[in-house]
Amino acid sequence: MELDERKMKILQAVIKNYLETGEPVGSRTISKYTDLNLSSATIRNEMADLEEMGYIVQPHTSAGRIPSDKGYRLYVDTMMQQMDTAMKEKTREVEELKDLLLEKEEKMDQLLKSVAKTLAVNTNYASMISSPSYSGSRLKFIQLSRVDANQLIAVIVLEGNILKNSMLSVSEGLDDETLLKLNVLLNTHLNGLPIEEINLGLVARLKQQAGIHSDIVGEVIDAVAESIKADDDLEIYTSGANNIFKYPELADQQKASEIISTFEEKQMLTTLVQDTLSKDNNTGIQVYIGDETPVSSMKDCSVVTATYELGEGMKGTIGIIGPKRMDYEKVVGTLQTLMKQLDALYGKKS
Amino acid sequence: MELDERKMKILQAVIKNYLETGEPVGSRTISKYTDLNLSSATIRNEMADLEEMGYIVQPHTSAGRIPSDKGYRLYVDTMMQQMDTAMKEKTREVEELKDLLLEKEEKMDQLLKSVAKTLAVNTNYASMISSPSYSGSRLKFIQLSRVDANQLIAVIVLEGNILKNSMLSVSEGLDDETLLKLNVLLNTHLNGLPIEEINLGLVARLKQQAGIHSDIVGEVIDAVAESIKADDDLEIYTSGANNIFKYPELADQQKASEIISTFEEKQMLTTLVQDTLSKDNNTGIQVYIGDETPVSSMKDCSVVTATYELGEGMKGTIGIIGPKRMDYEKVVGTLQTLMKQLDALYGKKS
DNA sequence: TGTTAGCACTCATCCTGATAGAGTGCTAAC
DNA sequence: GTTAGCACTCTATCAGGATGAGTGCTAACA
Repeated sequence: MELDERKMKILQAVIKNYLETGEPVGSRTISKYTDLNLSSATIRNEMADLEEMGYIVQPHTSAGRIPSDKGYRLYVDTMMQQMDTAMKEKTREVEELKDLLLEKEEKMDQLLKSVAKTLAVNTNYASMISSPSYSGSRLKFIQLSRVDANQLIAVIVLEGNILKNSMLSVSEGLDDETLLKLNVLLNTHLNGLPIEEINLGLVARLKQQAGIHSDIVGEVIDAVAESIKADDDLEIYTSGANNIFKYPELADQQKASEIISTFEEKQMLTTLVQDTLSKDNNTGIQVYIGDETPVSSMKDCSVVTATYELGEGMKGTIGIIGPKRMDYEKVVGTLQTLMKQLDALYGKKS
Repeated sequence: MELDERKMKILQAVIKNYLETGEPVGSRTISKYTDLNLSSATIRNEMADLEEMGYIVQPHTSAGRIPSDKGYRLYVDTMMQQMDTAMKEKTREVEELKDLLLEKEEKMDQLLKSVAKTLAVNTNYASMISSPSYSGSRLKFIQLSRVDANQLIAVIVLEGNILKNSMLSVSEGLDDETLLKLNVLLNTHLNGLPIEEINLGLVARLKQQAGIHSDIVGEVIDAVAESIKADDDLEIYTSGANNIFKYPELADQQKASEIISTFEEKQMLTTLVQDTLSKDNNTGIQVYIGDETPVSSMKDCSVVTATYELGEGMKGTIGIIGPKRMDYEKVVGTLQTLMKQLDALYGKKS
């Protein structure tokens, strides 16, 4: 069967109406849309076809139709195309985001939290945002200091002034001279290197150069390398989880409980981040509808994610989670604007 | 009217039964309790009295009784007394907590997260835990290093190896010598001091001693003092928020939504932490029933909090949030055991 | 051949009234 | 002081009926 223009128009009308009301939409409702002057009977025939093609479904025999995942997918795809070509400038609604970002808050986590919150409040959906991953970022500065007889701290600064530090326990004391030597060694060899290039081979070479005290020094170098690599500190901030209660189709105990605990655990959300980063398409925006999402507990939701980039290689993910009947247009628009502003502020080279 | 022993027994029976079932309990149910051989009619009379005294209430005319907040309060108070005297050794149930703690995980936040989670899973209630506040903790080590021409980082180590660091932007470059001098100055004057003693007077004295470069040096000292004081990093970890769905009286949308968002925001929970710390009684355990809680969104819940102490002055708060009909005995017992184990591990002086 | 009007049919929702059952309060008897 | 008994109240539950939204099908129409 052919999906001709008229069927397309009817499908659009069904979806649009359903997005607004959340109720199954019937043939009479559609026939009252002015721009296609057709009786409800004709619409009914077309709708039967659309159902056969899998774009809409009937919750029960005598109810109207609601869009299926396939229907949403078609709708979103065409919408994204239109937005691509006409690249809307819907900046107004997210003005406050701009203000927020302009403050350039010193604390990254504060900033991310407020972005998440603003998004949640603005859209009335749940939101999440991951801290940027440092992969690709370069080492800028490293310093070991002694705290105790047997304890050192390593302070590591990455490009973009990301601070990491960690406590190292060493089995044997180090004298000042060795410590100084180690600092020089580490800085001369590691500075400017992207962190993923700090691998076993390099560490081995370093150890060799360190000379005499190779056992204790090796221990320290290992620990430093370890703490540089440790990327388990992918923080995820969430906000507005309780917004899901605004949508009856998600608000029943079973579903709400699942979604809430996914939000609280955060563990599961990392798969979403990873998936988004791996699939980075040209627009940077990704829409998951229902079962398409990699997080199974969100199979009744739609998720819109975007990749942001601060400086070079520091990528993170923003996500909006809502019901399948979310206002895709607004959400995608909001995210696009946000991306643009982040880029403007943190100067992405492009 | 007198609250004699029989009334007391009946009240206990009502509460115990209600804790188990969550349903209003009637006179016949109580009369079947073996140890007081009374007919339902007698119980009814007594229950009428108890209602008049405010310990129990009737949801509607022909329903059984449920405990009022006042009733719960009496119950909890007598329970706490008994536990105090007989100090139960219910260690078994929390064995895994012990294992968990014994690993002495290097990362504080990881530890706190897993404690919260274990508590939530064990009790089937929601749990929260605050990171210890450093007030009273002493400064152990401080170091300034130059990263850029105009940027320094300050690494601050507190007793208990708490690390803090912050980026300082200075308007004017500092030469190595000045930096070294500053480091020496800061360490000699600040080490060993409890952080709340680092006040304006002390800072002024430091600045004076710093001599010539007093403007730029003063700037640095101010920034360092600021970042030491900054105690806005009271982290709160939560777990098991979705457990509230297990209790019908909390699971309706209105209430669930409120509680969930309180958990997500975390802001509100700090009042709970503060209140607990301020009211520290001798047992260290605090029970808030219904309206007694300082967090208004939890007026339909009960909250049990405990203060833990790692080393000296590093106090934090653990909280269990559940329905009013929570199993107080188990919760209090679990918290007590946990406290004991934390004390044993982190050697509280007492 | 595509479109429309009409009609019978289905199904969820809402309201109603009846019933059962849990539990109480009161009274009178023990 | 305790208990048995009874009338009463109130909720929860269920069935039945009405309602209305919406469909699919058929026959007529352009």
